[in-house]
Amino acid sequence: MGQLEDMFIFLRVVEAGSITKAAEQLNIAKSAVSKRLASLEHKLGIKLINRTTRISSITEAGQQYYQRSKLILDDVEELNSQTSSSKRALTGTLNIAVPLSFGLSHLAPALDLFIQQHTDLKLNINFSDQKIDIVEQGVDLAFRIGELDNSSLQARKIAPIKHVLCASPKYLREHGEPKTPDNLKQHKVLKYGGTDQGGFNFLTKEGKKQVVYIEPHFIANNGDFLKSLAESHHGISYLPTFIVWQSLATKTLVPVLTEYQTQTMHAYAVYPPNRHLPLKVRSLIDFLVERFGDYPYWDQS
Amino acid sequence: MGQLEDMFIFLRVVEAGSITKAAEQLNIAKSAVSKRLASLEHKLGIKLINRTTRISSITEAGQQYYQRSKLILDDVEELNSQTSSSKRALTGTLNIAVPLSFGLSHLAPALDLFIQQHTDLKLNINFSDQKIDIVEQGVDLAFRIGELDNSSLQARKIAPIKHVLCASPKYLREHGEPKTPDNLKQHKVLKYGGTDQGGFNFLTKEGKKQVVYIEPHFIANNGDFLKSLAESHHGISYLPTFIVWQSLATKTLVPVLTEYQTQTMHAYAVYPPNRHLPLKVRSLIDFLVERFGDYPYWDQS
DNA sequence: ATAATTGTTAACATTATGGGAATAAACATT
DNA sequence: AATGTTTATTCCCATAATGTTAACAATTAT
Repeated sequence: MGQLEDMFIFLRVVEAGSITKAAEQLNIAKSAVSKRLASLEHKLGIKLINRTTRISSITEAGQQYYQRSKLILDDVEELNSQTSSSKRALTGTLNIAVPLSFGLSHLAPALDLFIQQHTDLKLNINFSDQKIDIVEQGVDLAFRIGELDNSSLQARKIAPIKHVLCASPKYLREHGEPKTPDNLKQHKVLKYGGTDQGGFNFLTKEGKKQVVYIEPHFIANNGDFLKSLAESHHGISYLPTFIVWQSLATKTLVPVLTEYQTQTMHAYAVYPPNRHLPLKVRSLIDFLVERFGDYPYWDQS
Repeated sequence: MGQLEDMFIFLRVVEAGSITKAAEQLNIAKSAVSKRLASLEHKLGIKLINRTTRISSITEAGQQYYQRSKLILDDVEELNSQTSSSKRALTGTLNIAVPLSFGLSHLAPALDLFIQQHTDLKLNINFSDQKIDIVEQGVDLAFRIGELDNSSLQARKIAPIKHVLCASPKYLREHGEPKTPDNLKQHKVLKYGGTDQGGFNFLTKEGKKQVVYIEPHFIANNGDFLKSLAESHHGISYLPTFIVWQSLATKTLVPVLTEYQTQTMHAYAVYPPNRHLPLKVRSLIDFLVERFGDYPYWDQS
């Protein structure tokens, strides 16, 4: 088989860190990967990866080969795209990693539409809230909400993420509605997040920043669960609008402290730092930016 | 099969000008080339070459694809070389075109040595005095003697080519020895070349240029034949030293007008203008430059 | 009109490739 | 030290991909 394919497999092995993982990601038997790698090394007459049965370390020559074949594969990818892009459908497989909540509620319907428009495109979706290594996993595109860690990844904003404090009308009737951020201390607060201890950041009407530290009654790392708790009158929840927008629309939950703005975060599409962004990846990002925009449907009145 | 191989075949088709010729050069059946080309076009979803049964014309998209895949193949070639060059033998096939006389007498022994040093290297030698289109023929390296036409090819001098006027001792005894260039008009002159009508260029001892126009008695486009004629006492022959050096050494022929220098030409290795000169090509050129040098063995005393 | 050249297609043979299981090797755990 | 686990390699086999040959269609030269 072709040089290019060998190079591609070698790339996956290097990035995945082992032949077995690479084989899984490529959906082929590990014996095949082993054989191809061996054959590539034989053709080149040089060992690219030192592998004991346990650990694999890349050779110096392998490093060189890795760097340069990456560029070449990138060039080929771009050439193929540009040659056939004009009136041609997207092909191949798009490997994406999406967070559970946002993914299921908002990305999934969008992806549904997208693959209807590109019937030749295969999707491989990994739903997970774990921050995976998108290079190691060979993922073309992942989504992150909140601030990005300063990795080497490239990213593009696809939607603003606003948060609101909200509670069920019944809860507010029984416990009263807070009028200032400080009032929250007298309430049961349901907060998203696991480890981060930070307080709540508010902007007053005058634009002054105010931080309130509150001991939450409930903490969970699943927004939908917190929403359910709030809907069951358990307290005031601080949640992104993309989760509670329907509850707000149906008045199942009502916002509180609306005079005070909370900081806006963003949803990002992140992708590996290739010289050229593959067409299929760019298309999907464009599609999502178009669909969500600066005023996503879940934030519209 | 691989993208790269498809691209390579496409390249050959474009440069050779037809599927049939490309197939011949690639040593595969033309049906295979046809199928691969069709498959490549199918994968890209665009026609690269418009082909009727008789003529083939490249598409605009094909042009783009040609240019860029050329660069990519070049990169791959270079990557392969650099990755494995260090202590690795040359591999693959070297397609070279060599002129008959110089090729047989001086390149052939050199090539013999060269392939002894690189046993993995296959040679494909085309002996011919026709000026072939080395791009169209897919030749890696060709040799030219004399001045180069200003084509887009790259070239490197591999040896100086000096010419001498010489004749057999018997002829000179019977007809006298010329003392000045003008004296040549009283002699039978055997001249190389077919169409070119130019006279003989001399440099006098004082460095003045002198051109003498002489009607040759014999013209042939084969130096060895002219040498035989001179050895058979037919006249004064104007021949390159690489042809007559042994005859001069054995005094079968003796030079005349040695006071007057004739212009020095060069033997060139010419190759297609790739961004990176393939290692095997460069190796051979280096080898020949080393072997011949500025004072080739045929010019040494 | 006939011959010759070129590209395509079909049938067949060969090769190459991937999958699965067994094997071997290295490390972790006890 | 012994066992178990993980990883890569090797073997065999089935299958897919690829090339070859030959026939055919289409076009141009003689």
